[in-house]
Amino acid sequence: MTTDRPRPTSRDVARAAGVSQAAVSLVLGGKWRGRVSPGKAAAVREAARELGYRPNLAARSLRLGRTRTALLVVPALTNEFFARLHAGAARVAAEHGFGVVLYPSPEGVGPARDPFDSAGAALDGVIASSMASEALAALRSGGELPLVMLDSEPENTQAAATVNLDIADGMRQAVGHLLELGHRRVAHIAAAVDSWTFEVRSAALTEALEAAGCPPPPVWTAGLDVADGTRAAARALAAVPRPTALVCDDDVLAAGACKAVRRLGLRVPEDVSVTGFDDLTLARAVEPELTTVRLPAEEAGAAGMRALLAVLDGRREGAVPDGRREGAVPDGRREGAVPDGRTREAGGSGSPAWVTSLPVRLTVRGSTAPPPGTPVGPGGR
Amino acid sequence: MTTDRPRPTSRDVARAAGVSQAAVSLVLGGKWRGRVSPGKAAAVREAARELGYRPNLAARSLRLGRTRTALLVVPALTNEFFARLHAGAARVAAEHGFGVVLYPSPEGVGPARDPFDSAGAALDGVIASSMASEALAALRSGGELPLVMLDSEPENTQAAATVNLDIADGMRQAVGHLLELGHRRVAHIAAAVDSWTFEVRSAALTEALEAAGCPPPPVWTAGLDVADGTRAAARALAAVPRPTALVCDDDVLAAGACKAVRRLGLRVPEDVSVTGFDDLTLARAVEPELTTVRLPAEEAGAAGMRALLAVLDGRREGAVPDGRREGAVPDGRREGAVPDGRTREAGGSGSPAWVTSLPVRLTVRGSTAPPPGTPVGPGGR
DNA sequence: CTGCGGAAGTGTTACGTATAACCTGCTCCG
DNA sequence: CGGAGCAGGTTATACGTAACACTTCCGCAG
Repeated sequence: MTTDRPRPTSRDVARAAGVSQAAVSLVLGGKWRGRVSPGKAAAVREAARELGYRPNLAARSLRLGRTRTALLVVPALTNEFFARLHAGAARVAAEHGFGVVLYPSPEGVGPARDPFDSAGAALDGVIASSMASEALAALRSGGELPLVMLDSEPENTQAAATVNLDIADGMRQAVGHLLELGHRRVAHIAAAVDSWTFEVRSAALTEALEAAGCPPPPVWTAGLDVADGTRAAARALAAVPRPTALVCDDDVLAAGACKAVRRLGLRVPEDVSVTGFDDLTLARAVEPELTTVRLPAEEAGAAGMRALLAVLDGRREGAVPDGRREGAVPDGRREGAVPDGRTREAGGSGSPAWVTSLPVRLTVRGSTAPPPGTPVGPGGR
Repeated sequence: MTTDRPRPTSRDVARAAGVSQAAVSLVLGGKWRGRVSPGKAAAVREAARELGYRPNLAARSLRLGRTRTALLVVPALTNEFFARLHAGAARVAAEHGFGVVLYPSPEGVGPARDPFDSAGAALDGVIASSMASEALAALRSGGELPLVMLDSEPENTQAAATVNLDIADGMRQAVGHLLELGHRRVAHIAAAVDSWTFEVRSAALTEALEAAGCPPPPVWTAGLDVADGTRAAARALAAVPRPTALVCDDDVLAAGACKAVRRLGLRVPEDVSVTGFDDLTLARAVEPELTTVRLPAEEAGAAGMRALLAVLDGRREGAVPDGRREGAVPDGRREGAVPDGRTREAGGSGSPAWVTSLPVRLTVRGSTAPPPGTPVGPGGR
């Protein structure tokens, strides 16, 4: 207990350095080029270090009107996908001196509390991920904040920017892989969650199968746990004729599905192939390892944060979203906002200014193989 | 773009309700019992709702000198254990109107940045979890904030409170279980991370085995990935005589170890038993499901946050940590700070005021069985 | 000699809130 | 009848910072 004295303020630093508080602010703010002599500037920095001065961020935020803090709305960090999303967003945020505060998952205490209250901090903007429908309703009420949507329905929102994962393409890749192996009877183990990202999986799966002349897949809904996947897959495998492949909405369900297969005395992948989504740690922990669609969660989080920062920059410059103020963003951040994705400016009225789509890739591992009875021919590798 | 007008302030609300700004603050702050008439109070609330008023939290923080924000330092949220920890802390925080901001993992950008800067928000206190040694050094420099340590070495810290998981007991339970099954040759797949929580595992394992007259376990270190666990286990299983049980520092390593067992043509648990730690989702996703020590991560996070809130309350009351100001905490929060754990007040000088130890429990699943060659007798169940 | 512009600072203000301090009637009691 | 006390307000202030507006000094061009 070191006397527990109050934290030094910029005025204390000024007194110690023999200058005014304004000078301290200028020096520490880095904009003293022709305003403070190098000697006094050094004295200020020395005094600040000596006293262990830290600017009061609340006061700064109040003065500046911005807080360098963003709210990230995710359903549950215990899902590794969202943890990765957060990691990417937090990394980019830290690079720009921003903080990230999380919206407590809606399953938390009582009915969805006001995100802005529960954040406990003043906010500059919001990044909202999928599966947050009722939270979004609350968000709209405080619509003065710039909003970036992640992996959400591109329409029906006044988001300033949208970053999507190309889930549909991922599903097409998974189905293509299964078709190539010779599968024709495919069942869908679907997450029973009202979320755009899962709707896309269903639609893309049905479409891809129909395009190949296969029957539409039976859909078996499940929660989000391993056991849910096992239950749904058990029902799916009871069908006659039995499906030869189970396409699961995420890796957790896929792992559960594998257990159901074995519980029937069947083998993965020799008797039944299984695919997942996300490429979680879990995908390489189970045996056989899961064939899964790798979603670039960190990149998505990073891209979302970059988009938010760009919007914030644009706001500060007073530019309309479309207006290209040459040189307004010094280091070309705007162009580099989403390095790997295809970014297009939407022309539709009321649409988000930027829609970015990040590519996904199927990762083939041991949980898929040709269906039983397939002759090992030259094309069978 | 709804004209993008500036957010209404309490003065705007006052004007709309025909009262002074002070009255608005009193009403909305809930302390208007004998200060404002019910009629005007209602008018204030109505006006606030009408205008969509939200208090400026930066201004409030500046005025009050506290921010209702805590910093949680964890190594990586992508580890489900820490995600659960965060969930518990965030839940309790939200219940008390607090926010939680995370310290970006040290593996992030460059050398450990100043946590307080990167937090981007003014802070009331810090909760630091295990594995944050170098971050702690930075934390010390700003030692004016109350610090709660989670699952960390109880000595050697000026923490205001400490919440520990009884890891040693968990390890004793695991070893006891294996000994009961008849195992004598046990190897340790250890996480090569410099962290107190892993040191405890090693020490407790050795001690428990020696107490039973078993040889000290060979230790094989690994990183934190599935593949690391597989590699380390492969080396462990190459020993002669081969160990009959692998005790792993966490579930991810355990899952990897299971793969190594099977890669040698052996079976889990018939030929080799495997145990883990944490009881992650992964523990029930692999087959056989993992026997593991369940760590109450959410409870730990919640207890840590409660401890911090109690410390903060104590500070505000001006009480010394030991002084029991009767009734200082109205709703008995102090007593209920850690409902399930054993809390003791340390008497040692310089020790944290409160040390709480949360119980852990072994969960027996399919990955453990008697060692090969065990006769199925009456005691063998 | 005068005017001017830049360097080097300082004084002052505003951000929005919570609350201490003050003010004004009114009632009630000695 | 003279306060005391209280309900029901208002005014004023401080929190710590950033930045605008202003002053002073000085070198130098006209």
